[in-house]
Amino acid sequence: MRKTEVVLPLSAFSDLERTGPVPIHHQISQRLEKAILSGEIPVGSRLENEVSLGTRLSLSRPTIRKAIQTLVDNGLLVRRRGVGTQVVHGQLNRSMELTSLYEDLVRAGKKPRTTVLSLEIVRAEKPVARQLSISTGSEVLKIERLRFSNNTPVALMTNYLLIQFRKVSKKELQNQGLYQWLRSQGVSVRVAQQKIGARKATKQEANLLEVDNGFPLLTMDRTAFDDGGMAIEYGQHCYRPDLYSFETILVKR
Amino acid sequence: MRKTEVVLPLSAFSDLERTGPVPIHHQISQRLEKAILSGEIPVGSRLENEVSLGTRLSLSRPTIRKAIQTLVDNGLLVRRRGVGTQVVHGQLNRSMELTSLYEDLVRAGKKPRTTVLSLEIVRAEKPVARQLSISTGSEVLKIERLRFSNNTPVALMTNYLLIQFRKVSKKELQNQGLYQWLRSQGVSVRVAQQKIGARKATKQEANLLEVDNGFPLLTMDRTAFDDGGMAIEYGQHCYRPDLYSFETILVKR
DNA sequence: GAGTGGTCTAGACCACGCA
DNA sequence: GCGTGGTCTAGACCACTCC
Repeated sequence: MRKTEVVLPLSAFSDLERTGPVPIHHQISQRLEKAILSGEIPVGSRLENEVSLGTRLSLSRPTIRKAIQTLVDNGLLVRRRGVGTQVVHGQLNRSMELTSLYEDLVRAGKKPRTTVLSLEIVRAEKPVARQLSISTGSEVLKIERLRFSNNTPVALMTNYLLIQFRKVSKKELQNQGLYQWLRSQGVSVRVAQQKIGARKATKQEANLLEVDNGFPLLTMDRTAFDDGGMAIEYGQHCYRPDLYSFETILVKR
Repeated sequence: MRKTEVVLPLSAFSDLERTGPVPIHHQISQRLEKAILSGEIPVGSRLENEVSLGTRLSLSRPTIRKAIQTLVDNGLLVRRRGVGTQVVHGQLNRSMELTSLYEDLVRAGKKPRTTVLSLEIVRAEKPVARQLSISTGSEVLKIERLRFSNNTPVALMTNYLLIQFRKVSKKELQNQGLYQWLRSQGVSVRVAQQKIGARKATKQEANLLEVDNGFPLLTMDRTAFDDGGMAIEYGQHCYRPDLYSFETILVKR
């Protein structure tokens, strides 16, 4: 039995801006995503083929292709040569992307709150120095924060920043995520390397996170690089596994 | 100070097959990746621009672009408009991709060994049924395996497969990864959804993994979907965090 | 054989960063 | 102003799947 093909009405694309600053392929993929998430193109159904959609919208095939490819990369669609494009998921989960916990919580409708435990300039120990590609003993900014979601502690975060960012204040760190602040300083993080593991909570960690001593913690270490490939920040985070986990959609290339 | 531009000699691309089954963009990106991993194009240096490389190789710009884009997606390169393309990493880490632990271990030069603890047909409990999109109480194949790396237990894996895969044997599961076997059956997993967390080991888990009772475990639950978007397999895995962790490179789109 | 996505060409104009 | 990547066009041929 052949899967049903769903052809979106042209009205779904009525307000495309062909000369604006937003790329057309992005506008297309947004509209397709909306139609998938809303169920207008149900899970399991086939999408109109590239050429036909391009003709209907008076757009070239590569433009349509790029729009569809974005959704394939996000795990919503699967394409098969000779068969067509099908919807495989009706909902998205983006939490493994390059975002911060703060933004994750806001998106999930939670009320994040941050307490800055300490903010000081220290000399980098060997592991920190290696992650940031600086000499051992160089000055770095060390930040310790405790993050709450709806007044329950979720994560304990230790971050090391290059000394050039020493001007950050406790207040700024309490009202936004670290990456948000970096962006406001004109630094855009494009690539990061991260490692997810688990270990027992130390006594101090257990106290701060309000769990028993020896409770298992989910850990994430991350080194962030800026546009120029320079290491900007190294963070060691621990999360309460009963309150937080990492979810992702994996797509085979 | 302007970053150094490294222009690869044409000899690096001498053996391109323009008519073979391997896409040209893939051949190009492989050769660029090799040059980066070997240090021929060092971290921090700039890559030759797209147009120039295309002219030198007598290839169109979109082809070159696609080759470079692959490496950007893998976190090796960063592109900036008006500036150029730079190398940000000299080594790759792919372990968060859609591969199995078995293949990970083989790639890392370890000697994986698998013991099949049980292989039986059971009726799906509610959570399993929901993950596989089948009715509660339907028959599914339940597999419990213990995986060793160099004779040390690393992971305890429980997997549920659709009943149509009941013909798998213990022997087959001992000599290859589950995904490898599925592929040999003509099933290609294209999309998966996974969740990484942590919890305490139960007494039984602790015994099998040779750790203390209550030891923290790293957990990963994964649902895999085939080409057609059908749920094929649901797995609940736990790993010894002292022996295994998940490493990834994240790239901002 | 018909229809689909995968690849490739040979151009074009634009936005942006830098000198 | 110049060089870079970002986008877009209008075609073409091929490989694969299904009927």
